[in-house]
Amino acid sequence: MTAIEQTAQGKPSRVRRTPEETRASILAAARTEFAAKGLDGARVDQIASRAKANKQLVYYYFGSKDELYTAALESTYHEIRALERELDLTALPPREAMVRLIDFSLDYLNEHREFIRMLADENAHGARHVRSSEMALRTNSPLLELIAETLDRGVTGGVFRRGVDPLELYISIAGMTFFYFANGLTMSAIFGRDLAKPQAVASYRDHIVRLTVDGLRP
Amino acid sequence: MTAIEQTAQGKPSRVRRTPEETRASILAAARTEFAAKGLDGARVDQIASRAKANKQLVYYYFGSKDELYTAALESTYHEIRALERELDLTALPPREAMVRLIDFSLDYLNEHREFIRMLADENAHGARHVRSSEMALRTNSPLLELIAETLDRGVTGGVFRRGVDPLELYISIAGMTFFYFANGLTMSAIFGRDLAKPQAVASYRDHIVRLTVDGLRP
Amino acid sequence: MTAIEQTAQGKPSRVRRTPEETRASILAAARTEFAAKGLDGARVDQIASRAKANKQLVYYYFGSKDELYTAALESTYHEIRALERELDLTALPPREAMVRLIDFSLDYLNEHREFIRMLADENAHGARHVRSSEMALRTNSPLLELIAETLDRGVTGGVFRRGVDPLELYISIAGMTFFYFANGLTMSAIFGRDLAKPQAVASYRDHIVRLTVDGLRP
Amino acid sequence: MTAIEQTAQGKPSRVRRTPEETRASILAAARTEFAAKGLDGARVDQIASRAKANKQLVYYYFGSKDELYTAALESTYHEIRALERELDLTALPPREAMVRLIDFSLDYLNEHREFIRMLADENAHGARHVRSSEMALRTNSPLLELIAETLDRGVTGGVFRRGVDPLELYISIAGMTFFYFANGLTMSAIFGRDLAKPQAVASYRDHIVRLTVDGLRP
DNA sequence: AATGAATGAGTATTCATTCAT
DNA sequence: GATGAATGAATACTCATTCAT
Repeated sequence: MTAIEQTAQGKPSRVRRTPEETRASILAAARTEFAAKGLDGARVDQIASRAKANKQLVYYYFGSKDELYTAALESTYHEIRALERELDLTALPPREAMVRLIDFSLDYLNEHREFIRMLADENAHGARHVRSSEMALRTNSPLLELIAETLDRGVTGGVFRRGVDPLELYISIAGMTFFYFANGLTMSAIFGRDLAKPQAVASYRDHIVRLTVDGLRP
Repeated sequence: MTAIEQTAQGKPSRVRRTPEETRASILAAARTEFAAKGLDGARVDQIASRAKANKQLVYYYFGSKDELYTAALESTYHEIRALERELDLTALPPREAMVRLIDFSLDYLNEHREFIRMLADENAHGARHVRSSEMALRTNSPLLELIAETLDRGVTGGVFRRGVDPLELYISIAGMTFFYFANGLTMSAIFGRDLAKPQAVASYRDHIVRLTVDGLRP
Repeated sequence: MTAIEQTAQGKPSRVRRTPEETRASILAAARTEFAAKGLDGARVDQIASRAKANKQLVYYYFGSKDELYTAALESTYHEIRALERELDLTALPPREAMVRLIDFSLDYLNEHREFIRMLADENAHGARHVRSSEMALRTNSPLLELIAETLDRGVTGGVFRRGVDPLELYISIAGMTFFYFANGLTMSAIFGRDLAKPQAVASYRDHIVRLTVDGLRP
Repeated sequence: MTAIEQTAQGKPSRVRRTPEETRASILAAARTEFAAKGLDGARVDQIASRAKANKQLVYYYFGSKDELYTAALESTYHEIRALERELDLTALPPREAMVRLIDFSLDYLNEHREFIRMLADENAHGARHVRSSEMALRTNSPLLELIAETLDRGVTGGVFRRGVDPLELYISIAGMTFFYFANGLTMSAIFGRDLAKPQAVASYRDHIVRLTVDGLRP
């Protein structure tokens, strides 16, 4: 336990935190807040109070709202990639591996809606923060490599055709999964069909898996 | 020409516009502004001055920033659907029709980046405005119907498999195209590959067309 | 009938009014609005729409919000005095006359709460409009004369003491009645007693009548 | 002295105040401003600058104009009641006590015209703020109790009649005093008699004292 | 390392009033 | 007489950021 109860008498018993804890708490609050309201909609005040810190600490640790946003974005990317790294496809044959990969892609977006909002928001701001973040630029996506490798194995094994660009495939898979959740609310409203319910997600999963593997062919 | 030049000497020659022109001008400015900066980032002042009107006229015609946003969104949807309605696939055999449809989907997003930003932003706000807009809910998407019809023809003709859900296919196609442009900046930065250049777009088009029709099969 | 139905086709059948009617309608709307919200709180827009006229007509007929307020105030005073003039005490003996007078004073404020708000509001603005209104200054209060005359008769008849100043008596009676309604809401809240209900008013009436006539004497 | 002079050279020598001082300064400015112009007429900007603070501090300390108004109202009531509590009538026989009480009532309104304006304005707004203020509702009026007690003593001593309701008497006395100052400007204008000058006030005082004690009886 | 207080520049919105027909 | 359109100046309120301790 790093937290030590203060024997404060005036204020309602406060918790003293280590600097790292404080920083982490602010960052976590920032991620939640930015994911929920975007860069423009988020309030520094709200982040501070959610982190049980004060506004000035936010500036002390992160310098500005923009830098905090960058940090939140980096932390999000970090987490995404950590998740991606857990995916092990080596034991599976190429087709199964590809299916697993698509499943995974859909699942983690489904379970981490914050990612979607952060990514969409960052893009809405012209990828300004990503571009200025060494970390985001340096770390490359494990998923992209998995796709490349799986494609290779499939081509060798004769189950996938030659010449598919891994990044393009990555983008199409990401697009199909990302868009489903990102624009799900709008589409649910417009098409009068609840796309958020588990069955709908499951059905869509089958659809994109099949589409990726076999296309529309009979 | 409904606009009449005034021979005013004091003020910098003003143009009298009809109410419709004024309203349209504000709406156009709003679309540009919202598309560029989102609901939160857009400034009513900026919209007014871009429309060569004053802030109060914005309120006179649209009531509030939110209502203006809804109007801009509706107008965007209206335009998208008008474009979609121009697409005529009846003369083409099913596979060619499907290719044409994907092409079209990619092309118009490429040429109308504002759509992407408006749609993404609306979704970031929980589809709040779409849900309160009768117009957006009433008008259904011509594209969805085209997909359904093309699928049917393909199944009948034996070139497409049975059981593909039109809405799910619509979402996957929209996802693949939308995501490419929506997150293009971020991906360009991260993967160090310029996805905005025409060749890249052309290559991606071929990729998704092929993926949709044949999947990864050899 | 001065109003003539228009055979308008576009707009929902409008009523054409004579200028006098229009003016009167605006004035009536202004009185209602000013009485409800005070000079600062009232909205020209609201007055116009309540009068089924447009804002510019208000300016056409009255020049400005302030002048309209003055007109509304004058009209209120006019009505008050017209009411006061209807009071005939000549047939009553002095004490009964005085009782009748107090009754009347309480009753008409009770039935014309708008008066209270207009008077209070005008005073809050330093009697600015009254002072600039010839009409308000010219017409003197019938009530004051009635009081003077009744006092005289009472003194002569030996039922009232000599030396009571009519204006001071007028002010004390007006004060007791005015204050009851003017600050009734606040006092009801603070003292936890509903002063608005008829019984409470009736009881208070008895109280002030008795107080005025006999004071606290046994 | 909690305030410390800064030796600033750029800005006009600023005074650092304790939070309490700042808050108190804003509240005092608000009372002055609201009393002078009412809730609608008062300007937050003006209050801030009068308090030598800035607008945002007003919001920092009080939340909104309305809450500031409530605070100003509470503070006014607080002051009124503190004044009322200083009145000690126990040593006086009932009639003298009652006279003293009326005197006092007239005097403090005469010396605290702001009270009148605040009370009138609050009532014009339907007692909205008083009703939401615990403080205003909780603290009961010392004056009312004094009246009740004095009445009792008078009845026991045979100088006052039985059955006079203390609250009704309170209202009539308050009405006679309040109205004199509240509507004094208007009445001075209309009746062409300066009611503000000391002699007029003194004369009116004698009048209401006598009226309350003896009524119009000879 | 932490905090309460303070601030300038904005931000949507309102309102009385005027213009042009 | 009557009207829709247009405008400038405010107005309450917000927010990221900094100061002083």
